[in-house]
Amino acid sequence: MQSRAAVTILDIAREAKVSRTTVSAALGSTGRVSGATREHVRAVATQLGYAPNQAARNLRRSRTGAIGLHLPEKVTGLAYYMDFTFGVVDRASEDDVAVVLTSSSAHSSALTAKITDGIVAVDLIDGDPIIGDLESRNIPLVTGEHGRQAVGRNGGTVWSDHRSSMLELLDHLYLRGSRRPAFLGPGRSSDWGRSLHRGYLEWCTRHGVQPNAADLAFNATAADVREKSLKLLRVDPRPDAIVCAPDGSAIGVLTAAAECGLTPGEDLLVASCVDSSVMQMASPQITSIELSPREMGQRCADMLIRLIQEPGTGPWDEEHPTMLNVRASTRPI
Amino acid sequence: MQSRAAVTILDIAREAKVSRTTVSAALGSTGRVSGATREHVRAVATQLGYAPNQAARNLRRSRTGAIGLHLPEKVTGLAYYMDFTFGVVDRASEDDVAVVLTSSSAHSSALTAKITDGIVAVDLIDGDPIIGDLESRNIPLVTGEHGRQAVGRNGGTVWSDHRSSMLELLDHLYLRGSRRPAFLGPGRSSDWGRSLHRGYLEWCTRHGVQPNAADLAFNATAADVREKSLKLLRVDPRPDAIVCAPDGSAIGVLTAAAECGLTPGEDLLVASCVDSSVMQMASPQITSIELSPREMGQRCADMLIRLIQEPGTGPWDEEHPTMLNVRASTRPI
DNA sequence: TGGCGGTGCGGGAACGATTCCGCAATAGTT
DNA sequence: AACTATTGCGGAATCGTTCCCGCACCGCCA
Repeated sequence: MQSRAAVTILDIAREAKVSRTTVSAALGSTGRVSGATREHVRAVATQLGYAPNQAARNLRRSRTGAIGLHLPEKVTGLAYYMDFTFGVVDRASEDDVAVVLTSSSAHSSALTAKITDGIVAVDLIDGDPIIGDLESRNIPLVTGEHGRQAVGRNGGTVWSDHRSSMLELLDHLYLRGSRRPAFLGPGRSSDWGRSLHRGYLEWCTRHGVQPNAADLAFNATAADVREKSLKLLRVDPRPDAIVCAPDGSAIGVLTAAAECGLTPGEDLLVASCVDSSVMQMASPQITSIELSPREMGQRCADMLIRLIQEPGTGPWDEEHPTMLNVRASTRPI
Repeated sequence: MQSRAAVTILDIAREAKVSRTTVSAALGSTGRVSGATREHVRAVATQLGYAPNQAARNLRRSRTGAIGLHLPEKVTGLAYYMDFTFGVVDRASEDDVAVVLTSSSAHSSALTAKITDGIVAVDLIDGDPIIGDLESRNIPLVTGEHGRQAVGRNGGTVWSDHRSSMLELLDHLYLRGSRRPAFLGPGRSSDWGRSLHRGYLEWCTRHGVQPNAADLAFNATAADVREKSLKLLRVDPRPDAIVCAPDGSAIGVLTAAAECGLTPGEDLLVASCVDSSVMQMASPQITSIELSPREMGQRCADMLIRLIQEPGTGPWDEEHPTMLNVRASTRPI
């Protein structure tokens, strides 16, 4: 309405001929107000175009009205985290809470911890310094995927069973004829990486095959992907399938396969542990595990917000399902 | 330090044996304090581990301490925006301002406009409702790339000369033997898309070739990419190069080319208007225009923060350079 | 009818930082 | 030496909201 002066609770009070207290009670859910006054006040409020001053509200409630989102370092360009981020924003904006991103700098993390009511951390890398900071300040923490140490009563975890997903994927490859699958993993410094790796080793043991695995750092370059892929492909006996985990690395694997004279989808099955639109654009389209990151982000934010509203009720724990999207790269028939 | 009670300016005042006023002046840059007291107060502050209460500060200053970041709808998964976002966070955290993301919902946009001191909007789509809201409230707005209507005295723009980049890219293709380049564009509802399209048409006119272009929406699926690519490739005379704009679509073009029996990098040159790590993983590696999104985000945030500090000094205008990364997909020699 | 519990609402004090204003002490001017 | 300008600092109000108290009023039961 008015471009300059914002309308405050006092304006409503005057207009509705009640006190500030009553307005506050009528708009909120606390305090005792009659149904009639509540309705009246609310009508006046919407008519005047009232929007609460968040700074004042936060000051009074001794809250910040924001949650932090902590992503792994060097994550730039990974579609998974982008989607996850938007999921967090989806849920947070429902409760009018802002989402603050932390950059990788220590300064930023420290700042974030100070100006937020809680933090969502996804794919927490072992030994991330943010943890100690939060523990000592007793700030609510929700992790997407398990962290190395358990969260406390002010925390929670939303996680997927990547070990089982991996087993399911390898079973699928087996049905499609693969007997010696190789694994290009994301390292073992995150729970995700460890779970996948565990699943892979478990499957190999169960089927009595020699594991053929290599690790790629989160911030691997295209050259790294090529090098590690070739390394896996040159093992004797040569693998008949490659499962790759880092987001987008499947494309690099296709390239490496071509370099070795292999035809992906025919004499080499290829699958990715992270689905994304690029996987459908590749040739052949690549079988992938759908992690539904956006929903994951929503659930993490949801848990955190509940945790902020009722502190100390944790630790909470929720499992988030995954799904296998089968495509041409593993459908050689 | 103390996990419960935060240390306030009053604690410092007591400890340093001065008044709140002096503490505030000593920590800030306003007011008159002697060098000695300033140093003393600052020492006490850091010793006590003081962190200003943002809510209180914002309330008093009638600011929110946050800037909004408005991304195009359905942007999920595009590496460009992820990098851009982190650039904004980089710069914003230098000044302790939080970055609030808007989801695509109208509610979220409205909220963001209310709780932020200004907004960075990148690749503004024509007719985005956010604009009117900002105009009427006189909120600072910085656009990454030009919007349809000019920004006012409370706004600014950071932009790249995509028309020239396109001309340079096409000239490069020409040198590599291409005479009939086709263009897979991002539509003409953004300034980026319009500029690229203009550059393409201009080059075609200049070289007397018939344009062969198609558009892909921002949220195009893999199937859309395939369909449009095939459409371009089936034009007679067949194109000898494809320039594609939407992030990641180059991969789909490679696939479509293979379907037509063409070998990318040999009988079909391929180039992308947006570089990303996937472009280096593809086979062949794809020549791309480097837009340096992270730096772009930093510059946008920088401009916005300056604009918030000194309102009404706009409109400002900065050009951000681009660079051509030549790779195997256009190096057939 | 007097006392008592419950309901509806208003007064006022916070929350923590900033800033206008004023007062004392010192420096500078004639 | 008297008078003004400047410097250094403190008091108090203020931003908009929430929440603890307390007051008036109504109905109920003894």
